[in-house]
Amino acid sequence: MKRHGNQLEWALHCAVVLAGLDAGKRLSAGSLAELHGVPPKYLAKALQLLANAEIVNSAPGPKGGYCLAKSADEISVLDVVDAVEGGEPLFRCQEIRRRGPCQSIGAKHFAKSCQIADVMWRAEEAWRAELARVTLADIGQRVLTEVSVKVLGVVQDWVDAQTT
Amino acid sequence: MKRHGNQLEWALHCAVVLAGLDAGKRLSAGSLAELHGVPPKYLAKALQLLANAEIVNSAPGPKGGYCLAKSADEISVLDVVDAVEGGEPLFRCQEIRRRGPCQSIGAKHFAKSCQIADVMWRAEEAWRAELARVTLADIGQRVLTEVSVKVLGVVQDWVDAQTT
DNA sequence: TGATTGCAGACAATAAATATCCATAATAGT
DNA sequence: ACTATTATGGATATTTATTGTCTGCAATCA
Repeated sequence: MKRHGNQLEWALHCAVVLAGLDAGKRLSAGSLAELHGVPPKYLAKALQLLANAEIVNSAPGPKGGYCLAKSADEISVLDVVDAVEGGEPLFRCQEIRRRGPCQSIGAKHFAKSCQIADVMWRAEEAWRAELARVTLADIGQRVLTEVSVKVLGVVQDWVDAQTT
Repeated sequence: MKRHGNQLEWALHCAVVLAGLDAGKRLSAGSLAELHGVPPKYLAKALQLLANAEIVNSAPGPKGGYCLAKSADEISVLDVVDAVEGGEPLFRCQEIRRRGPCQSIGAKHFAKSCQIADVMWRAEEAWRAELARVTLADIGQRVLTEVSVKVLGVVQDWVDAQTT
């Protein structure tokens, strides 16, 4: 089974930060990396994935950087997950049911998908459905109500200093 | 994010095969490996995980091998997944929210878990709930009704030959 | 023009999954 | 008692995936 790598966590945090950014402002990959304490060049790779998926908009040059490509309530967590993880399934069926003594049996006898893969994929659909129902706007809302004003203030001030 | 690897698929298939085994019979790691066309020594590692989790019962010696440790309707797919994957979460929160400009802020300001991790973990719970609701008996039932009699017969004959 | 930034590809380092090997112990049959 | 079979656990090797860096290039702004 495949587990989520760090790039996904970073991308999600970046997306939420960008969702809270004032209209017209941008944050560079370097700033986002510093904010989260992660390697800048590598984070840039994750941000590129988000840009390719048209989740964020990028601009080169001084005053360049990233902002959301659409409204925060139009971007689900699943969108970000699929962008970073490439939309690959958690469980990959290798059809091992057809090997061994069964490998001489014609393919037509295996028309239906493997019952085990079915179960894993149904569970994966439930997972995706949960991720699809939550938007960046939802998370931003929760952050505003749940995070201490102290932390909120420090981050806001730091972001303001970055975007001048 | 982490994806499900081969050991899990192999373990699930082995568990379902063992669920369909006649009472009192066993299959060795070597037989199960041959049936699924996978490396015997490595499959043995996966079977050991199932044995340690008390999902299967093992016996050494000639006529030894594996059988289910309890009734097939008492073993969920989640049981097998957790046994093989060690119960580790798909998404691991590294608390990157506390880094950068926030690292000087006291831990008490971060009492609640990260909102992003919350979303990922809720989705993971939905995934686990789906896996928990399906038992090996359920899969065995579906296999009997969905798989062609041809395949069913070949496998049955092959297993009979192994268990003598 | 020079500084800043994103982009894409190549490359290197590290971690994880995959796979094998060995020594040991238990069991069944002879 | 002896042999063949099988599971166990640890050590180790191999392969693959992830993580991370570097370079050259294009776009933007002052």
